[in-house]
Amino acid sequence: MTTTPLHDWNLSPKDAIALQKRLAGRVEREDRLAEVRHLAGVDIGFEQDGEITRAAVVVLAWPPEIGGEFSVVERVVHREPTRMPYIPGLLSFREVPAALAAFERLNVRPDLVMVDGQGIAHPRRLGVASHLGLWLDLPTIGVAKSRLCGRHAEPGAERGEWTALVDGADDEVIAAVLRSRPRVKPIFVSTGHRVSLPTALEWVTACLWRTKLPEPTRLADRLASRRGGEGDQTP
DNA sequence: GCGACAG
DNA sequence: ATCTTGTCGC
Repeated sequence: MTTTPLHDWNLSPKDAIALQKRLAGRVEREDRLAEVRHLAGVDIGFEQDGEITRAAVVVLAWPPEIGGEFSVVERVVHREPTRMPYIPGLLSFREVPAALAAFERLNVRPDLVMVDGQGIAHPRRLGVASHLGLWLDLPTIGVAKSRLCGRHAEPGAERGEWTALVDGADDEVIAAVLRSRPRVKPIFVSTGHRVSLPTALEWVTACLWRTKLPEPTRLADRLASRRGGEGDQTP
């Protein structure tokens, strides 16, 4: 029998694009969440001039402690040789394999995942957050620091204010351009998989502390770039 | 043909 | 993404 693979990391750009178009149809944009007890953040960093890909996953307990501090339940870092260069629109083929390897080493299966990158706010509606969510069959939210496609008005100056990111001739709403911090460049929040945009916005704003990025993504970012936190967890 | 372009 | 010093602010 024939099974459409969720990914084949050795596809030519042309075939990768065709695969994205097919997979986009499987993405669920409505809520289908279980009770959330564990929130995860994922990000990918690089070492040695990009030769090594470093995937980081941080799992946090929900809800946070009184005062807003999140307790870290688990941290995983997975390193492997980089398999392909960065090509706008094909980011998932570069980053998802490493992210999946990191998830395999997780002891806790998170209920919701925030990914550094776009969800459906992508030319073919299959950004890295959607692709990863589809593969893991977990609810995911895309949290990007900049725009890949679409048009939008500048959101208001107050924290929490947002405008719609629209794309296509039909002005399809594909993300929320959110002012996560006053005076700071807004972030792009979009549906990854199994989460609606309103719900995605609620979760992201609930995880904002005094920073531009929500805690899950911020901590994964630091771990992937080996700034704060610790280093590798390899025995 | 000319820009735009997640990380 | 990554390379990097000082600097402004809580």
